[in-house]
Amino acid sequence: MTSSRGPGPVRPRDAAATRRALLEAARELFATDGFDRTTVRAVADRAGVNQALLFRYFGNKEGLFAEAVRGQALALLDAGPRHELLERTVATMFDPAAARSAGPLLALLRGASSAQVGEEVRTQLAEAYTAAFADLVPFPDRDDAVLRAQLFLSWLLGISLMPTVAPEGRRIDAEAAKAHVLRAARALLGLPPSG
Amino acid sequence: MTSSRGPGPVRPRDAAATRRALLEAARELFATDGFDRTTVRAVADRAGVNQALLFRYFGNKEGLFAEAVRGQALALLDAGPRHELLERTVATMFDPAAARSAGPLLALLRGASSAQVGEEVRTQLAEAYTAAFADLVPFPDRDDAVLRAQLFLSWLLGISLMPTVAPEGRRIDAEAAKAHVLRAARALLGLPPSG
DNA sequence: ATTATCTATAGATCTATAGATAATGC
DNA sequence: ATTATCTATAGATCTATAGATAATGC
Repeated sequence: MTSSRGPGPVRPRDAAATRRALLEAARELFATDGFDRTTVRAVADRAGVNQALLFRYFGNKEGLFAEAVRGQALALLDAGPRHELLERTVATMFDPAAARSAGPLLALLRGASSAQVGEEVRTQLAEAYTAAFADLVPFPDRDDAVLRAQLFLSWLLGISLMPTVAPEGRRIDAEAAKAHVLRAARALLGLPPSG
Repeated sequence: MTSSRGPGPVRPRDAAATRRALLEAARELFATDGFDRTTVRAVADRAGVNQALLFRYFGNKEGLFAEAVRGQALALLDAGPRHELLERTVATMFDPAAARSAGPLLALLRGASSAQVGEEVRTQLAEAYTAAFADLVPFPDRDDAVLRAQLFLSWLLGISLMPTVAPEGRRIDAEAAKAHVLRAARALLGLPPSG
């Protein structure tokens, strides 16, 4: 039995730490459960604080989502050289250990998967990632490059929901999956087969 | 002003017709909005009947989902020769006119995108589609073929959610998108580039 | 005194149920 | 009499707010 504090308010940590804890908990839950199925109470519980604080610091649930995603969502883009962006992205999608860096992207995709949640942030991030992948396409037609990039993003979204499609029993071979996705993605984006 | 019937029950159509209307409305709404954001009231309204009937005929919301999807969900598999399944599927994903036949598949994917909804139906259908696509892979390793098929299914799921990822303004060139997806999917499944 | 936290609860949905009502079938 | 439908409402969540409480800072 750990030190169970009695009822009534306590004030152990500062506001900044609580904010960070809420944002991290939000990223994790939004990424795995999506926006709709993530309750503010679940986020607060995971962060170890009362649910009312969430509204004090972020206004409402969408505000929390926006801020949770905005912070680290672009991290993946500049986590290494751009010409390795494709490999980096695919790797993080299948590597549970890298879930921390991919978290925001997953949260974006999962969270936004339900309708018009976080319109502003979503549009902003989707365009940033779309542009980054479109830049990899070695053909001059920009509209076509953007289309290819959007199709790839849609695949990332689908992969993030893969537990839905994959039967429970079968465990996914991450290495084989990465290789398959990478190969097909290169075909999609018009890149040559090899690295 | 059309003939607005007053309050109190009427009994114009038979139970079978009402069931069909509810199922069709459910397929449409589940496919576009997903399971969580589709309310039973919205389904009943679209079907033109009272919301209580939905529970009378299907027990609960999950029962409605299961039955709505089960009916036509496998239609796509046998809508033509199996060696054209890939083209057929990709075509229906982008053709709004063919949304009726793709509806159940979309409903499955969209609806099930949220956690453990309709476990039984979802597993059943996901396995049927996975097996069908795995059969297209021309290599002997069955586990690998299933993995490729699952990855393709995950892409279909992502494509069904594409409005989330694609900026509003840009209209999607369906023909170009179909060509890109088809080409990449063939690479994914290990099929030769041409038809 | 300030402020980070908690308590308590309002208000809005949404699923689901119990039971009443009116049309058809005999 | 049967049955397809509607009315009314219970019960469960879930978001959000108002205001009380206790710890820190001066």
